Amino acid sequence: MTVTETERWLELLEQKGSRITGPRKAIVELMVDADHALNPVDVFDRARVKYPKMGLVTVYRTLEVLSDLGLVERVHQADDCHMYLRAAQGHEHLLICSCCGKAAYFSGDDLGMLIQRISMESGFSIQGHWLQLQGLCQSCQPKKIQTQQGE
Amino acid sequence: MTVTETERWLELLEQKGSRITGPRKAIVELMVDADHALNPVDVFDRARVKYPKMGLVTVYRTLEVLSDLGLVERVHQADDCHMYLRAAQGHEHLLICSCCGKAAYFSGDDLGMLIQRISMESGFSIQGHWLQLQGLCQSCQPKKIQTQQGE
DNA sequence: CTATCTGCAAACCGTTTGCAGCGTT
DNA sequence: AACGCTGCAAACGGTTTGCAGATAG
Repeated sequence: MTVTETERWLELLEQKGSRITGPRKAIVELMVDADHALNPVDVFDRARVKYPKMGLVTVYRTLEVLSDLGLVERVHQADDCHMYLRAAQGHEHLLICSCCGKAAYFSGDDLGMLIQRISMESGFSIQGHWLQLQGLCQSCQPKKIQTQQGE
Repeated sequence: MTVTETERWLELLEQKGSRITGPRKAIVELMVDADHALNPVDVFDRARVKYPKMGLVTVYRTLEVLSDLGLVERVHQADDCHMYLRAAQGHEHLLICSCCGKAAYFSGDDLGMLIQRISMESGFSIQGHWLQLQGLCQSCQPKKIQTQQGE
């Protein structure tokens, strides 16, 4: 599954006329599998394990390419909006741990009626919506109970 | 209503032990009334009309104070997460124009069931949710139809 | 009168750009 | 062989900090 998904990303990259290089392969492999939102430096550190010559600039440039292809997207949190994650597919929404950034997508919201109502009341033409749940993942719950929600 | 709300903000500021100064009054007055998300420079430019000696640094510091008091909050958009707006009250959610930043709060979502389900399925303890609709406000719709969604 | 706030200038730091050399195709 | 990609170093720009003087209470 993961191997196939990596392949798919690399093929898309190729189709778009980009070259498949060592640094890009390393970044794609890690982003395909990431279950936490990662900032550019996180990506840099992880990618360097596989590809020691990696430069931070290449991380920025590769994330931009992947983002243009819709494979990766920026994750927004109250304090940090510079993290990246595999993009949502279709109607998925994000559930993210406010402590460690662990993330999972879910689906099943039904906002159709709400959106229609707000559209009528406001006169806006609605293009999209963002729904995101934030909480504490199972491994962060004990930590946070001990420390009363902060360090 | 607006005058009263301005008073309320200033009183809260005072209660917290802060001083009411010219620059702060100017910023509070403008943020209470703002119907568009504003970045620090926008705030600076608008506040300078009322208070010409205003410095940008004071804008940053005042927005932080207001944000700590929960009176103002950061607005997140795909491209720009550094805009501020009067904070949501209670269960309000944001509707924002992706073209001009015009913003309005609405209420009426019922996410309780969804949140409960996701909570069970994921094991996360859910602390909060973000729901935001993005679209084109009435005055931006004509512009964007002409230009096919962008320049 | 004192503590806080202000504006200026400088420091900071994450991100972007310019460029010469390298690697993919 | 040609063109895109890479890493380095330098530039950039928004935000934060240090500080001396101004000002609210």
